[in-house]
Amino acid sequence: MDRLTIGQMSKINNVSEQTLRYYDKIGILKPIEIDKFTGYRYYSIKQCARLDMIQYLKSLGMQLKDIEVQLKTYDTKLIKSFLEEKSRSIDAEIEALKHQKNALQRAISNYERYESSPPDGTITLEYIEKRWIYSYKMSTNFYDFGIEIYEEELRKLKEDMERNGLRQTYFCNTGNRVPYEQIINRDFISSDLFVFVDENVPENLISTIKAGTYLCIYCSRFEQEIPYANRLLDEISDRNYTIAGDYICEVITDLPDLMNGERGMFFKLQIPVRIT
Amino acid sequence: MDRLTIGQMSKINNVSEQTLRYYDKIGILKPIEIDKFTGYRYYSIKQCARLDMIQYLKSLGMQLKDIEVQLKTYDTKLIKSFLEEKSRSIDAEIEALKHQKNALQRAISNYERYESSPPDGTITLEYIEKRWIYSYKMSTNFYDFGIEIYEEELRKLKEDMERNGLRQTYFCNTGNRVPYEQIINRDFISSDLFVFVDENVPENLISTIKAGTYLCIYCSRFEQEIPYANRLLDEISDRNYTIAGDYICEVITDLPDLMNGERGMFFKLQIPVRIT
DNA sequence: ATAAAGCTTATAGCAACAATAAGGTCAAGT
DNA sequence: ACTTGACCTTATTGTTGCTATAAGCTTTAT
Repeated sequence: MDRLTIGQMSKINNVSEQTLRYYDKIGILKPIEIDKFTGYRYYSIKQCARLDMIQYLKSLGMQLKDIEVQLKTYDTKLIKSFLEEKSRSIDAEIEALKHQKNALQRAISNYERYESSPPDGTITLEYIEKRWIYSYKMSTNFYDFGIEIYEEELRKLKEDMERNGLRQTYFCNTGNRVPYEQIINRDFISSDLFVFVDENVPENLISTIKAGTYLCIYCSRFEQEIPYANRLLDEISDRNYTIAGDYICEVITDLPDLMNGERGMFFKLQIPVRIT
Repeated sequence: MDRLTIGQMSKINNVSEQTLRYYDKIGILKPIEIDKFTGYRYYSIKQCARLDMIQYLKSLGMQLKDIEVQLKTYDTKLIKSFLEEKSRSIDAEIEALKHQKNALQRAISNYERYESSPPDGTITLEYIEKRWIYSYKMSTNFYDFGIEIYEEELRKLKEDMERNGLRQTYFCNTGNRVPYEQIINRDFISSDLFVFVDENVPENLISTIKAGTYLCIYCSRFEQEIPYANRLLDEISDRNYTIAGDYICEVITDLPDLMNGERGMFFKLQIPVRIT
């Protein structure tokens, strides 16, 4: 029982034979004997100690090649610093995962919001809570041009976000604004492009949009934004409301919404109003 | 500006050219045009939308081939279930990382304990807190045999642990016991082999070792356990102490401690005593 | 005309194995 | 002695999402 075949060794240690062959190949655990004629590997039961150590260090997150170095040098200083470093990097990983989880939740709720949105053309009066945005000043007024310019400006926003370390995951919920001074004259001049964010973003990077009552219209095509926005303004006059702030065009994207390779968009156009 | 080269496309989207070529190759984002003669790829700026979606889904943890399916089918049911599943798996990952962090901390403290242990042969009187162990009844008394049998029993313990879902990471701090009834007669018959665990292990799997005052001796070689244990028993008589419970042989492993390919062991032999 | 920048394909590498194929060896039973 | 089935061997490919390199062609600017 002192000479174990690879199959026996694999069974008593709960590793696959492939793994043992792999360990042999990379030199991290070589059998005590290899039959010259048959090539059969034979292990000693004492080698389980080394395998234990490999598995132990592996379970602590060490890579095989680092384990090899470790088992060669027995440099305990090295391993301790590795462990401490690893402990820190795990904290970072946990943080990252929490962010990802957050992003997933936002994606799901965004999706549900899309699903439960009223049909194209619906006008609603809604109270909307305070929102946070990360905003980028536009260099060109895309209303004067087409979707290409809009895409270009989006690129710039995205790049800007990346520079400031903001996650891609916010990019599914964008919007743009036309300031109060312009919208009251039906002058469509977009001042900035933004993404809606949450409280995980550093305060100095974000600004807010005040809570309030908004008259909204839902719109499912890019080209129809302006006609729909005009309907919204007409409705405001008809109802004798007054405009109370900037016009907002919010994009609510269905997750994989691409039609003919283009961005498929669903908009919620919003104007804050005062009801007298 | 409607036809972008791969370099331009890569710059405005902050991805490498290689990545774009790779996406082309796997069919997830194909350029609108490829020059038949030069093979140059040309993209439309509208394709940024698709790239955004790829990056967005990727950032949510989706794999490229799943993204491809998604972008082909637009099956929103599928994506929602994916997101929910993913959200759960992230919880599991976070849990696993927390365990790993815990294991690292234990590894570090175990290492420090090893480093600060007194030299071989030292006898100490120590108060030791309550401890938790996961124990495995031995089928053979390894004291009658050698290290091979000990290794075999260790394999069984390990397998048993694995069956019960216990982490490898506890395996660096093992021990065995000789019951009170035997040790008072200097009968070395080991009843069980165990690993020291912490409070993260389900209660039904573990047992405890009572807190108490122990006379201990430190020992650095496997073959010397019994002579050293006898010295400990002699010392107990000399000091007029009485034995108050089971004899414990605890293994304190230095992390990468393997000498000549064998397990290098450092023992702390312990007998609980009553001082009259 | 020439150089620099930009593009192409093709190949290898990463990490830690798992899966497969095609074939040789061992132990037990008849 | 022979067969069967379990067990072993090497070699190759695949996994994931790219990055890096080499060798060579194209475009753009001077």
